[in-house]
Amino acid sequence: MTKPDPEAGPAGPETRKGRRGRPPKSEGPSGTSELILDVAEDLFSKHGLHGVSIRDVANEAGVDTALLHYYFGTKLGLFDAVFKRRAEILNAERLASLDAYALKAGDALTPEGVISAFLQPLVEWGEKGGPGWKHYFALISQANANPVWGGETMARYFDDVIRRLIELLRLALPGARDEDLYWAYHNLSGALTLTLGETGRLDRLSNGLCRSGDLRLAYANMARFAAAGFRALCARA
Amino acid sequence: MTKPDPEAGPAGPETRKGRRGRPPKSEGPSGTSELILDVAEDLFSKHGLHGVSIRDVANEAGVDTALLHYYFGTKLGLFDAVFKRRAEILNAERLASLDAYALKAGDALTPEGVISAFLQPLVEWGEKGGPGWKHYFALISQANANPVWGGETMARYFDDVIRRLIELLRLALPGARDEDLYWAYHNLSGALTLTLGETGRLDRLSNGLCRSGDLRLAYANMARFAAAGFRALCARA
DNA sequence: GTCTATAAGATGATAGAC
DNA sequence: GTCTATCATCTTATAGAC
Repeated sequence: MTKPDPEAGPAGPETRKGRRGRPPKSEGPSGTSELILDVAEDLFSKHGLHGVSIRDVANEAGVDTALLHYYFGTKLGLFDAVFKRRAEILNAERLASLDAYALKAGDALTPEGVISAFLQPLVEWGEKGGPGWKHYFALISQANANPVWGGETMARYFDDVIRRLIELLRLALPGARDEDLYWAYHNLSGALTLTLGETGRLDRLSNGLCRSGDLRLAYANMARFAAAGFRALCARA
Repeated sequence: MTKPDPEAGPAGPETRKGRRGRPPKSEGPSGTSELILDVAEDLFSKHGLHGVSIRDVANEAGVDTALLHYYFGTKLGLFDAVFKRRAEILNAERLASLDAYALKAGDALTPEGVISAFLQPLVEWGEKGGPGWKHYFALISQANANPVWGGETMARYFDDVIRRLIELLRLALPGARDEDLYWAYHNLSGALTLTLGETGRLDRLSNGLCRSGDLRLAYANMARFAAAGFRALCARA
């Protein structure tokens, strides 16, 4: 599994050795630290924090372990850096998407509309963001299921957006009790988490009838399902 | 390599160190291998397969690491044994619960009824099964989110019950397309997974308004939410 | 920034005594 | 069944050369 690859050793670092100054801000890993983050993101998303050693990351990235410590201090520092990197992008876009929808809908907010706006950036990054974003989503999925640090981590990075989501859903469902709104969100959150994982379980269960990789359909169905769920939970006395 | 069959029940009367006969209370582990399974279940559910060492389990159980190898062969063998132990109990009860409901309801199956019957054993074990069952549920929750072995593991242990669930939902929702039934189940499965985890995230997010530990309410809300979702997804042309 | 070398300890697993 | 002793390997992390 982690055999020393004689090709990646010399070849990998060599290609970026003579670089000077800031790397160009374009696609692909824009520097060694970004490359390390990409590799770590991939491996962490598959095997978890404890299932990946810094040697695994270093070997796969074609650098030495000492370099990871130079950039990120400890293994946990590397993990946190991976988690943080895309969270900021994602949160900004989801807030913007929700705000844009609220502005457009005016007084005619619907649960479907709010939820779709919330999910929209996930669809787009999942479809066009390349493998890095898919790995990141799988990582979030596992974080949300983790009983030790999951709750705290998810809260730290994503609560702002969630609170805005619930705020808009409250407007879309006049008279709803807060308690029901939260319980309904809990169900939506679970569905979202499972979708982000793309574990292929649905494909197998349905004998190929459904493909978890069909993100556009997955999110459209989720919005429809969850909107009905919110209405059912929130429309009672 | 003479490995005892873990299924064969308590091997003999003298199970613990200086002890003779059965442990006084029928509550606790009924033998050393069961004790090891309980400890492993607890630790694996919190830190994952790679986050727990054989030594961690041995120390916590008060036995030597060699004994774990004697009973379970490898670390992975121990993990599998943990996973399998309660799966069989759970599956039998969920199938029985679904069958009982189908018999009682006759031609008047409803999505709420089917889903509630499916969830019922989870409520009961979660409330009355002690910490072991809670740990087990947390373990399932993480398995379902795992992109590497999660899909395969969940399918191996739980597909029979899921297929029966979908079969009954198909009867409760005449005219539904299979594809929509599977997508709807996907959303229910996600909500269930998050609930099983009991990560405390909802408690924090709602400022204590909702308690994830209130299983009866959690599952009642889930059944209502999901039933509406199934109707919304399956009631289209 | 990147590597070499290495410390200091943890890990999964086995052989064999009792 | 249970423990003692041990091994070969892998782990995170640091110091220092270039």
